[in-house]
Amino acid sequence: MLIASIKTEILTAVKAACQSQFGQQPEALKLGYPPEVELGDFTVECFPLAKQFRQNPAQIAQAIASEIEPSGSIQSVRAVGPYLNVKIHNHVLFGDVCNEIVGQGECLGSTDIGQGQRVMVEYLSPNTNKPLHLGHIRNGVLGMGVSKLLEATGHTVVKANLVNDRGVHICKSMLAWLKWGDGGTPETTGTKGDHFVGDWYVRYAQEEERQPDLEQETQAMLRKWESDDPETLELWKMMNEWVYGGFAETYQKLGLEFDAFYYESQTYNLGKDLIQTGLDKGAFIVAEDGAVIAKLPIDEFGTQRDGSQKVETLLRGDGTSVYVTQDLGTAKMKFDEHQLDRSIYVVGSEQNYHFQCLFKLLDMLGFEWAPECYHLSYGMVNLPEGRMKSREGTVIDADDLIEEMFQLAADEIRERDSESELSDEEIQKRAFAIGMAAIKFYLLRVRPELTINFDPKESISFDGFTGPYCQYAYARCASILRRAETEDLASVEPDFSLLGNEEELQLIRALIQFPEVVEEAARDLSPARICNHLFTVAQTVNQFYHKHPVLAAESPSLVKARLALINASAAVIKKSLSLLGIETLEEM
RNA sequence: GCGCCCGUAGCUCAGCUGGAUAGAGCACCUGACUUCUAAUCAGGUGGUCGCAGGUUCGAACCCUGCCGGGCGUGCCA
Repeated sequence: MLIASIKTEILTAVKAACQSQFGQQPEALKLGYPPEVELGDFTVECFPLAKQFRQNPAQIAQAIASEIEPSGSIQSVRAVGPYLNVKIHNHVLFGDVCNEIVGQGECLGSTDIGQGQRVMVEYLSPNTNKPLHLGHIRNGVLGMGVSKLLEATGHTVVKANLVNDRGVHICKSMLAWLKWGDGGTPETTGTKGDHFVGDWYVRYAQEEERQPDLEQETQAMLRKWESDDPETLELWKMMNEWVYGGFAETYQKLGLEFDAFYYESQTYNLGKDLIQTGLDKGAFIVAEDGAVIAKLPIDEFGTQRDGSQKVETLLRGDGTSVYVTQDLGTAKMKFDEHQLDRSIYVVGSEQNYHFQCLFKLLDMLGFEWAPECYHLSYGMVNLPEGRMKSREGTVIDADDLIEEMFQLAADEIRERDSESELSDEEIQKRAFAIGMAAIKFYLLRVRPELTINFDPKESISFDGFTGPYCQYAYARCASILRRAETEDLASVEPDFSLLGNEEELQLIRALIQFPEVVEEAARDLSPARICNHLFTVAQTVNQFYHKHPVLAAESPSLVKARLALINASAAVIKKSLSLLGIETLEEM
């Protein structure tokens, strides 16, 4: 009996009882869980029925409960006030459920609700003049997380990275390198490529303070770039390659994957023809200075300071494109190239307004897929002293942070390895997995829209509501399962009727809820939901094995039953971690 | 001014989209390693769910209005 079938069985029984007691089918039934596990394994609320059957909910519950005879999976149905609490037979509740969970393997928690849906998740989208920072890590793990959630629910996901590889800021590092770089390269200086280029960007900023006319040289270089000057293009390509090399390393460490790369140098001219279409349709208008603009509806965008209608510029007076121009074109290209059903943009909340405009403009252009574009907005990552500011050097560099987490984890491991039994290689492997788990979980555990106040102490913590805590719970399960293999239990059949204490009930309940949690997380594009549920499972399994011996249980058939529970718990923890992009360790 | 987001324990957050007595973690006390790894577990302290109305049998959750904070607000990305 599958989890889904148990639910259906309960609902079917309730419906049949309503039919015979009240002569009609219930309009709406909601299956939930009682607040205390002792009350039952599932519950059906009778409030909605009260309206339909014109009786008080407690009486309805009574009537239905008396109508349902235990059968199949259902052991008992009891009315408690307005609730119908259902108990499921142990061999189904524990036996069948654990079997199902363990048997599903990689597919655990997967559904097909998104079958046939193609969705693009664009995330990270860095500039090529600076290395990645903490904000990019939040973006990256979030983008990767929602991609995995969508995949788990049957969607076909195209993970895209729109690289901002052109513009003044890129020219600045190019110019600085040309002037003062002395032919150095990442290789000759032993510097990671993105940092190498970023250093020249910083150097530019310093020099510019002393000689403000550098700005003109930058503009001249940008013009050369735009007119396809071969030397400038060559320099540009070379420096961008250095950056990509550096980025690739960081992506790899963070486990970020992409199926498609878009480059703004190739997309920045897209969209101009769409502007013409908009003009032809009368959706856009030409302003006095020749710029193409769109008027934004007041009910959605509010007004300007003076109370007049808001306006968005789509094309400058000189015919050059702006940010939205490019994005309009790219949006269309994405749908055309990949036959998308949905297009998700993982971009920080400071761009909320931009995407509100972009989507409205797509709608004004008449694209039927415009409503399928979605800005997955996430809050900023602030430091204890406020916003990260590159000018003040308070930006937390991604590679530095990764290295720091790795070192901290390694220290912890060595401290616990008092006998020095672990090889250096093993320590490194574990330290990396644990360090990454800490930072990823820390950034994913709150809802995307919330601003994170980056607390260095808390972010490196390995206790409590953290990634390492969850990894540890898994490692403990794995340890018990390993030991079980050395015992002679092969011929013993588990007796699930022996289970049923509070910790066991709480654990199985959490496991049963896993598929719904995945579905909700995917629906809300919120890996935080996975974090919360995962932590509950980890906490519950910790409580369980602390209080109840598994291998030393009273009888072999109880040992087998508890092992099944541990096995299923480990599977759920592993899958949850994997949905968050976090590795599991068999030993910690 | 206008738009969007946020406001729940000292701090950081959950709260299954309206249901059973508001839950965790951190911090602070007190206990538990001869027993499947103490990155663990048990117990304690701690809340007018920003404020005021409204809808409902029932509101932290929905509506309205305030207050406080954040991000934005036509030719940057």
